[in-house]
Amino acid sequence: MAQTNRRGQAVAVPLVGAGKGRRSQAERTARTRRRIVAAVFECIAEVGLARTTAVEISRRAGVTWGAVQHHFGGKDGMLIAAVEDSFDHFASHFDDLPMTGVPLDERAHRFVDGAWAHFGSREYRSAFEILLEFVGRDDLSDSPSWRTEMFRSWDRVWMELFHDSKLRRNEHLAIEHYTLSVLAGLASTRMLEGGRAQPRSKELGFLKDTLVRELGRPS
Amino acid sequence: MAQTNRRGQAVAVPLVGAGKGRRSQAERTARTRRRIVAAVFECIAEVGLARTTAVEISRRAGVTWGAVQHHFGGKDGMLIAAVEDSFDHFASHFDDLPMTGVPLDERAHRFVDGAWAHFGSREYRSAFEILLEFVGRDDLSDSPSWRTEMFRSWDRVWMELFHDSKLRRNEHLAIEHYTLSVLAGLASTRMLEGGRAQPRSKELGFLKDTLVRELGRPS
DNA sequence: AAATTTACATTGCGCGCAATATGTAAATGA
DNA sequence: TCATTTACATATTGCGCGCAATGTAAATTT
Repeated sequence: MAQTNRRGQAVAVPLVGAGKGRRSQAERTARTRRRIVAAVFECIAEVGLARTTAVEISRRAGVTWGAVQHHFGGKDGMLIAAVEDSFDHFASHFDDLPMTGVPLDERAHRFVDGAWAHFGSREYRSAFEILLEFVGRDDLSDSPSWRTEMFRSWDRVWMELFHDSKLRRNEHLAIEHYTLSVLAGLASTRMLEGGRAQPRSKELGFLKDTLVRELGRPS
Repeated sequence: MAQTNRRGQAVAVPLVGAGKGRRSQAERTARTRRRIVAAVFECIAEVGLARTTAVEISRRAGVTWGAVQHHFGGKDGMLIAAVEDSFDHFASHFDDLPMTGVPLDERAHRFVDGAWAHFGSREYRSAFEILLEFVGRDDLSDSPSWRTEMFRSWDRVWMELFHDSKLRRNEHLAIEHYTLSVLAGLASTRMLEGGRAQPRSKELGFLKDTLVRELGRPS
């Protein structure tokens, strides 16, 4: 009845298609939760977190606010669920890519492209805005912090690809953090462009160059 | 009575110190406006834009909301003033640096360091959050867009330093945009770290390498 | 020195927001 | 099949927010 996500937490799972007839509780739950989370991503990407209000979510998800309360407890719970979902969204870009035996520069290329597919998405944009608002909150447990969790989810993929690096620990961490920061930066300038977003292929090229050079360094 | 800022707009100017006695109107105006804008930066950096409320600003600035209304018309006007002030804040890091006759790599180093002094600041953090909220607004004129203005203020400094580049126009623009995006990215990951922010010297080093290499390219 | 304008402080108001409480039909379990 | 739980919808409330209106003591102008 329940599967686990990438972090071992229980998540609801849809049992069958989206037919109109009789539905199981698990189906209904999974479907509505997905619709709500999708509405969060859509809404934040379009109008920002500040205007992501209860009625707006209800409209876009096609449910009432009562449904959100039932499944997530309230607005905060809903946003947290969206953040966690965005973590899975990132990892999903690397699920089907076999990376064993692939040369370093090719791995670097694939990582940057795959990661950009995430950082350029509504999912990351939403997670970023949500986490940014959460850091300024004094209520709310946040232990360990969500940004730690986010970095973990990045680091899992990263390590799977580049664990064979000869760099010293802190240098390895620096280039990793640099790479992720660059992607986050390209995403952040993109956010400010509103609708018409420019392509980023040249910039991603610069990043790939640095990545290949630094990872291939003999320390 | 009035000077102009870097963009040719009239701004109030303090006439004399912050003594307690008799004050001119221009003094009072300049002082209060500065206090309010400073409160905006402080508040957003500490608790985020969402919790940057009228009463919070009043508290931190030591004035009432009526003062804000008088000087900026309302909340939006206040935030816009803060954004414009942040543009000047960026340029101020390069005012006293003579760059004529300085070799390219040294100029690159100075630009990255000076720019990071801005991107890592509360001022940029605040401007970013404000602009991010403004892109999702349908009211509000925004012509030409504030992000265009922001890029202009960056570009002015950039061009002053690197106008002698041999790169083609679009390649030059790409490396410029990359540089600014990296700085914005380092800033954005820093925002999520809350209080305890890590140093970024290694990452800035990677950026400097790329910058020197690409600008020195014979096209 | 009188008139006017400026630079605020004070008060009150309306609105949108999220939470609470409650109702109900469908699904599940005994 | 009947009791119970689940998955929502609906109605109501309270609260914090920014704004508008007004008051007032300074500073400036005449």
